This record gives sequence, structure tokens and C-alpha cells, in this order.
Amino acid sequence: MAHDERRLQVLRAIVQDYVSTNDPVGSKALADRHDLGVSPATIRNDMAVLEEQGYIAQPHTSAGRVPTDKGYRLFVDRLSAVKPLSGAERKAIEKFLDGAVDLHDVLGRSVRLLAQLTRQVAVIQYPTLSRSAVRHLEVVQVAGSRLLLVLITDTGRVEQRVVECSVDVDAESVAELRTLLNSAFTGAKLAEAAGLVPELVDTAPPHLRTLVAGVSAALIETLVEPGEDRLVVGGTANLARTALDLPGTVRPILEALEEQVVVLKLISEVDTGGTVVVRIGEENAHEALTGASVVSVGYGAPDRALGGLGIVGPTRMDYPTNMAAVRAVARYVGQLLAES
Amino acid sequence: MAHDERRLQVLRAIVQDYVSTNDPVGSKALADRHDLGVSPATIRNDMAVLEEQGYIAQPHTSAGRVPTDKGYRLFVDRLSAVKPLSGAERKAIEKFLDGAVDLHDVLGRSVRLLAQLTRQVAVIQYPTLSRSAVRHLEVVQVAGSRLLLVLITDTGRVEQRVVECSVDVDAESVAELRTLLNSAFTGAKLAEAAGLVPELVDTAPPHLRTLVAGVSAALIETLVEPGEDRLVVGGTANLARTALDLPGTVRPILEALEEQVVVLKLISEVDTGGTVVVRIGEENAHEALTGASVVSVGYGAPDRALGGLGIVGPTRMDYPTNMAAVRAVARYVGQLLAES
DNA sequence: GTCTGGCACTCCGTCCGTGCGAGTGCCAGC
DNA sequence: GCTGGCACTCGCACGGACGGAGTGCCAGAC
Repeated sequence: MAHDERRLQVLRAIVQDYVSTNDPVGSKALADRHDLGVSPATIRNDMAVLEEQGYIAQPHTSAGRVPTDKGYRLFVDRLSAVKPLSGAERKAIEKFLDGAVDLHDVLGRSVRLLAQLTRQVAVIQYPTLSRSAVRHLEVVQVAGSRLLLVLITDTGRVEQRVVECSVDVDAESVAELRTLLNSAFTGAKLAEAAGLVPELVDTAPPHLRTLVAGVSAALIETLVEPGEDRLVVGGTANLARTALDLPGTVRPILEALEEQVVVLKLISEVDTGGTVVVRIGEENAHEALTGASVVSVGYGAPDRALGGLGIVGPTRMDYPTNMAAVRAVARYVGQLLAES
Repeated sequence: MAHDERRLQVLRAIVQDYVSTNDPVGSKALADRHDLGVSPATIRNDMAVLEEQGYIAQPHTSAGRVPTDKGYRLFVDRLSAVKPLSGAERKAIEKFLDGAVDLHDVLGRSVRLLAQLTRQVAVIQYPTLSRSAVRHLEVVQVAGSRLLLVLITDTGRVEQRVVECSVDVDAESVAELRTLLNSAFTGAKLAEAAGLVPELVDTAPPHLRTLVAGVSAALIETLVEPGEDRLVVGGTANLARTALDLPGTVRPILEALEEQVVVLKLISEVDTGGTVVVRIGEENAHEALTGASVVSVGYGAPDRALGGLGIVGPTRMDYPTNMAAVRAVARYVGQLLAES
């Protein structure tokens, strides 16, 4: 029907205008700024229908209309195309990320970049340990009975853990232990590491058996620890800028970002294979974020993401541009990590 | 003079009342809540003098008085005693920090703890590399000509760096390199490491010489890199709470915290040997922080601090309590790092 | 049937004037 | 040198009036 088609055009126009002006948009303004080919009166009728269907709402009886979460959802799903980045932007991204020297640096730069591109709060998850593989294990003696276990993954992530052995260990045993662990675990996916432990313990020389068992246990524990996944946050200053759009919700959002757990959960639920996920307002399970939208995507191989990254901002945001930025940064990060 | 003495009492009372109520404080309220032994009229005279001297100011002609930066300064220097923490609080600190498993964890917990105790934004600097000593160096081959250099310090800090050698390296050389580096650097203060390089290169076997030179250079570079000092930030949600006290300055503060450089500079200027440093309002060199106060102290050995930690908040804060919290946390962190 | 112009209505945001209360500064008296 | 009293100054909260933006509805045109 021509009707429905035009109504969607109206919705799109409302979203676009509202995002750019931050004022509830009325029928006259709409007719002026978009050539929809009909008069304000007709638009009013369409708006009434859209409101009845729950796509838009008016803050006050005699104000313009504002998109609802449902309206943004429809806009994102059907009314917008992801806006490709300009060549200059791509160039800038590449240049900005190229100087990175290690994982921490890559993620730090990426998060700043993403925050700058979208003018929102950006978050990046460290590459998930369980999907990484062991590149190297290092054992360093800290004190007589204390060993420092350092794990280096193929994504460049380095984890450390102090292991308290009940008895003193001599330097020779440490060296043997190092060799044993490396030959057993190097190249193994961390998710499968736990399965390798029994065999390792069985085949270890008797005098090392308890030591190997203890250290392996600590290693596995480090891997499955719920806190294993870290989050890098950037661009929180953008929250202050958008504070007007997020009435009184700045604090819960900051809290959620510090909690990490909540945001991690959102960001890591992206394993669907490279497509950008948008969660709008109430769609976010966690209460603190019901006034905000989250745009996220996985990075790394498309089928098995190493981790997620994304942005958090007001529901009133420029989705097409932000989705493009998120996708582009994820692509570059994935590339960089695959190289290193 | 009895005069001056009482005037200071008045100033102290003003600071205390203003900090707890957030309302400009008038002569009557002051007389009611503190037994200064004189009438409101007398207090008014004292206040007039204090205002003339620049210690207090009135926001509007007929409002109460508010301390100025100069007033807070006098209060901190002469009118307040650092308020000792309660036994329960000490207990809580200890318990909270005890479960930490590695450096990252220690700093993360500390920053959260400090933010919670003071209800302000807390920051902790990673132990300065240049004051740490090498515990172990690890070299891992990433690809034919790429080596990953991992540095473990005696404070538990782990730094990594990818080194690109122009030629392929065989596994044996990597092992030799590892041994060489460790025997040369282990135990050395990082600040002195640069001095050790020439000798190391000279004594290295000829076929390793270029390799050793390249890797050492990268190592030294990592150490002196300006970005070497990292900052952990926590409790930014507290900024939202105190937003009313910091008119329009939330954003610059968040930006400064992300910049890190600015805050690092403030936090690390504390080498004066264990005393807590307070910078009030305009005393902060950086523009973004002129509306805020910074309370900081070094942690580690009192003579040579490993790093700094502190809080950032409105000038209107509870200095005695916060100074105590900052000092206490620094002490515990220093202890924990010395142990590990 | 669909669109359009016109019109009355609603309601928000702003402005302005008033009254109130808090707090001050000053002065005369103790 | 301290105190009580008093006039004065302002800021702020309250309330009514006004203007403007936007809507919903209706009758007429295509």
C-alpha cells in the first residue's frame, strides 16, 4: 500500500530530525524539511496512526512527536542502511591503530578511536581467554614456595597468577615444570586445557606430580574465573555531553560501566557471526541501561569471535553512522590481533 | 590574640558545616550549632574580617558564607587533624584487599575501595617501571622474525612488547638470548638497565650480537616510553553524585581522567616521603581541575615511592576523612606489593 | 477514498510581579 | 569588645498572564 510506505517515510523522517535537532518534531517542520509530497495535515493523520501503533509518542499533549524504543527498532531494522565510512575516515582509523605496540595499546587506541568516531562511550572486551590458545607459559619463582605463573595467549594477552605451593621448590624443579607445562599446553585452546590436566599429571615424573597438579589447578582456575574477562572503557566524557538526553541516568550508566559484568554480558552476546547488534532502551535487560542503547559486535574470526566491542549511548543516537563505526573498528581490531 | 584564635574557630566551623550541609552558612546557624560562646553579631564581625582576608565569600549579597580555596587551604593546613579510621574500617580494608591474586587485582580492588571509602573518584598509578627491578625476562617467538618480549618486575607488573627483527631467528638463539638477558638484567633496577646494555652487547657471542642489541634497545624503549605509567580509575559514578558541586565541570574532569597524563602528573608529584598532599581548586595547574581538589600520596617505601594514588573530588569535600582513607589505602597497597 | 486547508483547542515554557525568609551591616548601649 | 536591635538587600518560590507550537477534527476538493 502507498499508505504504509509513506507512513514509514514519515517515521524515518521523524527519527532523523529528532536525532539531529533533539526537539520533538511536528507535522509542519516535517513537511518543510522533507519533500514527502503531502501537506502537514496528511502527515498529522499518519502520525496519529504511528502513535497508535506505538512507534512514536508525544511528551506533552501539544508537543511534537518523539520516536519510542519500538520506533527506533523499526528504523534500525527496516528504514536505515548502515552508512559506509568515508575513505578519509578509514584512512584515519588505519593510521591511528597502526602504531600500537601491544595488546593493551591496541585496545586502548581502539576504544579511544571508537569513542571519538561515535561521540559516545565505547567499550572493548579483552579477547576471551577460553577461545584463545596458549602461546607460552612461564613459571617464575617469587619466593621459596611461591611461583608466579604467566600465561601468554596467541592474541597477545598476558595473564599472571601467583601460586602458593605448600613446600619449597628448587630451581631445577621449576625449570622442569616449565618444560612440562609448555609441551603439554602450548598451542592448546584454553577451553580444552582442563581436559589435558589428568594426562599431564599422570605422565609427570613422580617427584613433580603434586607440583604439576597444584600449578595446573591454579591455571585452570585462572581461566574459568568469572572475572577473567576484562573490559576497556573510553569516552565517558561523552556521557556528560549527552547528559541532557539521559535524564538522571548518567550515574547508573557509570556504575554499570564500572561493574563491568553487566556490560560484558551485553557486549559478549554477539556471537551471531559478524553482524552488528543493536539493543534499544528497554531491550537492555539491565535496569541501569533501560534509558540507553547499546551497539555491539564481535571481533576476530566471524564464526568465533574473540571478544566484543561496542558503544553505549542515548537511544537518541545516529544509528547508521554508529553501526558503521563499530563494525569498521571491529574489523581493524580483528585484523591487528590476527597479525600479532 | 583571642581574636585571631576565635576567628579560626569560626572558619573551621564554617568549613565543617558547609561540607556537611552544602548550604552557605550564616552567623545564626553557626552560633546555634557550635558553642563558640559568642553571639551571632560577633560572629558576623569575624566573618566580615575573614571575608576581607579572602578565606570566605558569599555567593550573593544576602546569603551565608562559603569557604574559598584559600579558606580550605588554611583549614587543611592548620585547622584539621587527619581523622583516624575506625577499627572496623581498617578491618574491612584488610579483608577487602586480602583476596587479591595479582597486581591488576590489587590495584583494581584498591581503587574501588578508595572510591567507596571517600565517595569520590579514585585513581591509582601502576608501580613506576623505572623504580622497579627486573624479576624475569621472557622471550617468545611469535613468528619467524618477530619476538615477544615479556618483562616481569618485582612489583608483579608485567609488560610486553613485540620486537621485529629484520631476519629470522632460530629457536636455539631465542633460548640463548633469554639466558643472556636474564643473567644480565635480573635484579637490576630498571632505571639502571640502560647502562648495562653496552657491556651486554660486547660480551655477547658474535652471532647473537645484533639480536641482543635490537632486543635490548626495544626493552629500554619500553621502559622510558612516556606512556609507561598507567592509571587505574574507579568510582567515576561518584562524579554524577557530586555534579551539583561541580557546576558544569564534570566533563573536563572526565576528560582529564581519560587523558591520564594530567592526572598522572598530579598523582606522581608526591615523592615527598609519605605525607598526604592536598591540592585545592586553583592550586591544580591544569585548567580542567581548577574546580576540584586532589588528595594524593605515594605508596611503597616512604623514601622511594613506587607510585601514587589519590582521589579527585569537589573542593567541598571532607578533607580529614579522605586524607585518612588515602593514607590508609596507600599503606596497605605498599604492604601488599612488598609481600608479593 | 484520499488529501487539503481552516479552525478551535490544549498545553508548555516564559516572563513578570509579589511576598517571604534568610542573612547581613551598622549602630547604640552595656 | 561584645550584644541586641533594626533596617536593608537579595535570592527564590509562587502564581497568573501570555504567546506559540502543535494537534485533532471537519468540511470541501480532486
